[in-house]
Amino acid sequence: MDPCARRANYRPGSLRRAGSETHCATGGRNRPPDRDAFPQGSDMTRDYKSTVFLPRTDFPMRGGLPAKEPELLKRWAEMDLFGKLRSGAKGRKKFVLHDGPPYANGNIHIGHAVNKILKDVIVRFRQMQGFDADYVPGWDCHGLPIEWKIEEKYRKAGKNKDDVPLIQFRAECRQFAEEWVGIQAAEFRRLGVEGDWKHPYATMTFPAEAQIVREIHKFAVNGGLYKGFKPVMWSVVEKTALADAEVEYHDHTSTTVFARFPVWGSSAPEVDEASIVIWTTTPWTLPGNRAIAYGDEIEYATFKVTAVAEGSKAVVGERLVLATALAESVLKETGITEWKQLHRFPGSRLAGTYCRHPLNGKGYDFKVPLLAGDFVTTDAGSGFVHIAPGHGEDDFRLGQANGIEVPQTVGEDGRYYDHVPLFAGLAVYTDQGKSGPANKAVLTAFEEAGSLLASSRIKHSYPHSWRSKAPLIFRTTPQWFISMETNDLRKVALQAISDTRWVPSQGENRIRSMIESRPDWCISRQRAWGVPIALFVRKSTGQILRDEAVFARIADIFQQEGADAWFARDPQDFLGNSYSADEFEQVRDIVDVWFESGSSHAFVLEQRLEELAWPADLYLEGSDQHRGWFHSSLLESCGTRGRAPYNAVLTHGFVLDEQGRKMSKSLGNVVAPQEVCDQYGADILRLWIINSDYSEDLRIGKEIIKTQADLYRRLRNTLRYLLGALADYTPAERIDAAEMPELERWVLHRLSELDALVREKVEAYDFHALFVALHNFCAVELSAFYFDVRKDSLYCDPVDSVRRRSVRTVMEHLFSNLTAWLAPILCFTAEEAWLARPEGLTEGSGWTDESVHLRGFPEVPAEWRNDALAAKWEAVRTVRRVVTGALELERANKTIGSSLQADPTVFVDAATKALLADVDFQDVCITSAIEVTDAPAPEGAFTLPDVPGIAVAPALADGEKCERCWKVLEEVGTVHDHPTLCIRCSDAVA
RNA sequence: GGGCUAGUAGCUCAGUUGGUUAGAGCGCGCGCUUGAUAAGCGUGAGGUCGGAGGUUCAAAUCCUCCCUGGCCCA
Repeated sequence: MDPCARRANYRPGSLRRAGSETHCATGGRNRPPDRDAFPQGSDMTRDYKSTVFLPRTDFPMRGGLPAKEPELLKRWAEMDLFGKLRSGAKGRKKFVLHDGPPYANGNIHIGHAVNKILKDVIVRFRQMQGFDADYVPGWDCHGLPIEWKIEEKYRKAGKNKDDVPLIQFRAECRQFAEEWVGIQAAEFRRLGVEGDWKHPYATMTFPAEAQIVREIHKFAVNGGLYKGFKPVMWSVVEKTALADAEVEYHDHTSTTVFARFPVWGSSAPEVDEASIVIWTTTPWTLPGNRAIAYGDEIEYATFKVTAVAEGSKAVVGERLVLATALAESVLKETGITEWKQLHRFPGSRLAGTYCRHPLNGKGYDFKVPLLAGDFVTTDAGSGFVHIAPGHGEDDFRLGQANGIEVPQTVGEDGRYYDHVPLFAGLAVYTDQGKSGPANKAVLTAFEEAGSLLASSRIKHSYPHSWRSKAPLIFRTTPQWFISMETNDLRKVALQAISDTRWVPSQGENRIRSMIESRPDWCISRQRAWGVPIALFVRKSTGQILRDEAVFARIADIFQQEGADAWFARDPQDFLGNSYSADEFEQVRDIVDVWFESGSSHAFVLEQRLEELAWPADLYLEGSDQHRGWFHSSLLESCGTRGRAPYNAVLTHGFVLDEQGRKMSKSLGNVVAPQEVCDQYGADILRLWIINSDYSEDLRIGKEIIKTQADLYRRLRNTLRYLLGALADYTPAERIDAAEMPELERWVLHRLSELDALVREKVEAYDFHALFVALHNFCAVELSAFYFDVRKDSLYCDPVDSVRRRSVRTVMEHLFSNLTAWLAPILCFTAEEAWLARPEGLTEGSGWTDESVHLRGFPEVPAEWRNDALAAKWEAVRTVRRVVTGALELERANKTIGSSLQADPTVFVDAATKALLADVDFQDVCITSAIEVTDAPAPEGAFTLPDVPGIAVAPALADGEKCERCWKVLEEVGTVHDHPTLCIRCSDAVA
């Protein structure tokens, strides 16, 4: 039939976009779409609005999260949610995420929030997935920063740390840490992080301290622990080593020296009878010289001195070796006025060359080899670096690499040891931090030996103590190490890396390259606040006392009294009756805090096997922890247990500002989690993390937070609409999936697909993809399509109609699944929605619990999946797109306002017509009527470029507007009792 | 300087082994609705895929160099 035949009100103007007018153009009556056709609340008619089933709910549109969240936290505390989670999950398969301990000082920052929220989301997902996912938060309590804080307090009071008894000092550190543990715990909980807050772990508890010592003892027993040497920054004034962070750089005037080291033997004839010229700003290190470094790539030359200025210490005729880039300035500085360049050669020619120490014959009777050093530059000096393995980082490493002994020349008081020839007892720096006589004495000795070429002074940046402001020196000190080779620790650790799942996978490379190349682990610190390396060393032999009974006694006492006992008790208490304390040195160093936290698997997981498990399923920290906690835990566990303490490691990036810059006070771009919570709510913060790609660095700032708040509103409104639609819902309304309309079954199909996706993405820890899928589902498929289409049924169908009951049943499923899927992420909002549900909702489903968090993911029946139906509705929605596109033109023309005013004709092929045959397509398109035909489309009908073969010709619907459902239908007016209603609505209000 | 890593619309992110006109959601503009209303629907405009070379019939994708960031080292 001619589709235009019934189009009395067809309007040609509406086809302008499609081109020329059609043969329908002149047809029929032309009623303008005026407001009169849609009377607004006319007092002539009965008010039917009260008979429409509009959404009703107490769940507010706006969350008011900053106020609401604390209420929910209180509720969870009062109902002992965590206790119920645990008891409910008893006997299930465990999932253990072992917490990496934050340091207990200062308020939490945004990075802590990312870390803890991510952990919380994972634990909650695993719990709802059916695991027993316990989570024990922990704290790192010992260490330098806390010591500083306490020292600072003393300094303000005009006191010195050393004036305070050690035990008292430690007690104050303990109290300080305790305070911050409490504050941080409150801050973490405010973020919604659920866990065993009543029984957290801390590295400073007595049992932890005892176990840490047991772990140290394991390395002592298996031989991995040894005493070695290491260069450290040393303050003569405080008689202590300083950590890098305690070092300040200030200008300092040093004595500089150019000195000759005569070549003693070489395979390079270029340096025959020549002297290597070194330059140093620390002449006092020359007695400790054992080598000279050159640069392989640097060009050197031998110069013959032919004339010198008056007073120069250079000698006419002598030969000097210098880097060519520096030669001119060195020759000038040393008063050489004329010279001749003899040979040029690369540094690599010098391999195998060795010199005589300038003080040879005076107690310094050894060869000084020339070694290639990649740290040598031609920025200053002579191009040769004098190497004193006891007095520099580079020097030490180069010495180690070449098997050169580390001479001990300077003691902790800054004076040369008695065994140092010529200079014994002379001070480098005095205990007041002033320069001592050492430099001058060395200078003089070198001059007398004919080695001194020139001397001067230089003002340069030099390390000083942050405390006394005195200049520092490098000196090697005895330290305790764990060998990477003993017991094949390196090999075992590398194997453990291979056996671990790294998320993202690049993390594996990162940690592997570190383990491959790292030196032995120095675990000793000359500090006060920590666990002592509780060992006795036999004075006569220097050997560690390895006695299980002594070790057990130490650990037992620590278990009861804490590690303080090591400093408080008589050493004999630990040694017992078998040994005399006089014969042993008690080691008073404390252990590296990384060793402590690296042992947390032992004092947390292993000690609490009832609730937890060893190894952990997952460790999760920032990617910097490849060198930190992941690293130390790996080494500790591999050294004592032969494998990693984790099966998987997940890392996240760092938080940057909106421009991708680091956050800093000076830039003023710091975002505090507390502020976000107070302004927007923790759920917004949680959503931000989940919506970022946390495997990379994440960004935050005003605009980004606002975006998250917008995304949140969509989800919240979706839940709100569901709740409103489900008002007064009872299980008696439920309809079996099989009896539902196709559209409802399509929604169930989508739920089954999402269910599979959620499970897959949780497994991959890919929450961003999961969230995007959920959000798009809510926005695109539910709000913009399903809800919009089914509004009519929901509002206007008779309550007992199968269709309306089907809609409400599907909405119940939607609510049940969405609240469960969102609960791990939006833990507050999901709970709020769950508590706002109508009584009876999800009754009989097994989820009538008092908290959404006590639920699991609902089982999605396999029958819900229907790929054929999904394909069909994909096609239906494509046709719908063309229809809504056509209606939009009508709207632009002011032909229609509401789509219910339209009655378009859709021109499709036969296959599509068949597809749509059993679809109530006017409902799907939200029009009052629609015509689908396989007749050829009239020229100028509306089409979409990406949807070939489908065209739409618009028209207005005939009839009157039903006062209740607002559809325009010809039947309106035919029901006697309700002259302004359509037949359906008449039935509904009857 | 070394190791790892990133740069795609205003924002957050997709983009399989190179293959049509680079996508999504949000935001923004415009329109509609006024029965999800400090909501909802529709629609439109936004991109030199960090830059420059190169390989190829074809590059966001592969190669080289450079720029700008991040983490860890030196």
